[in-house]
Amino acid sequence: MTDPKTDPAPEATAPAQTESEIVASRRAKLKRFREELGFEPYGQRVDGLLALAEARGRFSEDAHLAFDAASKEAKASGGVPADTRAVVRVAGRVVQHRDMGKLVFLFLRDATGDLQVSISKSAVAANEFELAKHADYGDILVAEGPIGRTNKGEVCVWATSVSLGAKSLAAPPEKWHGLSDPELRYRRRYVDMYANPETAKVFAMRSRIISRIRRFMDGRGFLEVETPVLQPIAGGAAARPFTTHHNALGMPLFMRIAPELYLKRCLVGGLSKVYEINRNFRNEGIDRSHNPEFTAMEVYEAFGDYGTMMELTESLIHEIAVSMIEERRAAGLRVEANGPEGGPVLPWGDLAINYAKPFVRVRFEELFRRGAGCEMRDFKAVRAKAREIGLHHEAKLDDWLVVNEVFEECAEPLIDPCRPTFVTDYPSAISPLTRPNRDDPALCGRWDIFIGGMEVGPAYTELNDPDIQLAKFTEQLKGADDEESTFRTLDEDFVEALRVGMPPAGGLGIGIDRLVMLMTDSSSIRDVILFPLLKSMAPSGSEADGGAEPSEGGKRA
RNA sequence: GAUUGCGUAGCUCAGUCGGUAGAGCAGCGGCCUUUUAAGCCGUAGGUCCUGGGUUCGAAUCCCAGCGCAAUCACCA
Repeated sequence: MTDPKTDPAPEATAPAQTESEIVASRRAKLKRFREELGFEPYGQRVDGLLALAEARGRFSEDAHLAFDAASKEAKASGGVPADTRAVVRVAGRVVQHRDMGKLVFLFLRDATGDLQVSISKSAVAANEFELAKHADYGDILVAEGPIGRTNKGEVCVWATSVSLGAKSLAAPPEKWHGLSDPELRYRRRYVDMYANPETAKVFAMRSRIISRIRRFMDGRGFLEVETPVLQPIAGGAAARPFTTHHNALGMPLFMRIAPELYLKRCLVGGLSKVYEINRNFRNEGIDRSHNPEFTAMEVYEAFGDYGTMMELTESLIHEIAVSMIEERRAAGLRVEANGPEGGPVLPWGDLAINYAKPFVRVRFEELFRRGAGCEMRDFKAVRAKAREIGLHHEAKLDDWLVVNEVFEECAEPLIDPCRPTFVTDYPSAISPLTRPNRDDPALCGRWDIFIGGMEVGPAYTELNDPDIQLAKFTEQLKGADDEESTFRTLDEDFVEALRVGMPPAGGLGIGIDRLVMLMTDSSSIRDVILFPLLKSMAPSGSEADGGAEPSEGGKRA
């Protein structure tokens, strides 16, 4: 359906039966702007532009009133009024257009906001007035003039010149409701971003959150590094990878599911404090908190442990949350600066999440006891509980996997979604990359942080014993089913790196998209990812059964 | 992958019991020098998601498919 618009139509303005009449009339207008009015519809560099919010900031009540008075006097005496109003040059997309005859009001919009431009026939050249009169919703205009006010009090640029930055050929969205169909908003994000200013605000906030994270990490002496996205072995997490292929090398490759094993190699090499803000790719289902590609931050600190990472995470998230007080006020989102215990309260959907320090800490074992009503090491009781809650495949699972399932079912719901919570000291058996505790090897140095019912990230006291690591990898591979074994391979080079010697370390992973969801009150991960993955639209003319699938796929039963 | 809901003009949405396809905005042609979703007069615009079926007759009922959303499953 968008095909006609994306086609690079030749300037011949072909009949284009499929093109809507709105597009056709805009094309005709483009021709007129160019040929009759002398404007180049795809314009030129413009220097000295002010952002619309900045231009609005130049408005002076005193200058406006003085000019107003001087104008009246000048009208009486026939002189020229003194004008001390600031002159601004601005550009933006037309989002409102009101033609009053010899006076045109229009609103321009940029990422900083909207600003009215008023164009009087008497104040601009004839071709410029025609341009303003016939400008379409979506066109990008440049205007210059003193900044003042209208009789109704609207701050505006009283244009002395108008020109065209770009002609929009596409049919615009509804000017009052904007784009509200979620599918259209995701597929045509470039429209969503200008039609719904909240969307652009969320992504501006996302950008600043990530900047702040970098500043925080850099300030603590961490080095940002970049490790491979294309990996011969996809390791570091339990997830299905995307597969790809290098032609010249004739080599199968995987898109990374985690940077972990490479970042640890950095520790081996002597970079003692590293982080990477990384895109990961996981070939799994899609829902409100999962996109096939997502952004995480992984952090490793030599001679730290999971406690080091807990302090870092708590400080980081608290600092970001505090910075959101102003951000959210500016964006018109709900926020409470001083909630209970002094923490900023950032509502997320129905939840009022309080980021006061310290965050809640609870041991896995304790939470398990409260949720399941039995000791997690009493496997008979745990299995009984598993059957009670309807875990049918319980008999096929190892003891600790049953513990994990019962925990997720019975204990995780006890976590207060309105308080960031560290669940600490997970069982070793379900944490293959984590060092078992000295005094209690059944447990290990791992925590997960939960906020708003979402798992935002784990941290570990990293395993650096090559022999134990090799044993754990090997055991994990034994459990792999047919499908898994096609992509799960033992990363021998990583084990070799551990043999060279990796310092003890704390490691951390934080889901950046989820953090941004919480900070910006977004209910879906798709609202914080600019261009989320959607299924391709079927080509409009194609037959439903087709049959001509790509040769490898298409076994559809 | 499963279940449920939705899909009508460029956009936002009505459409009753199965009986000629509707509105607002946007568009086009007019009028208007202070508008705030401007207003007034006139006008044009449809693969009712796609394909089958039932019926004298389908946007409406049935089946299949496609897309989106929510919930669940897998994962972070």
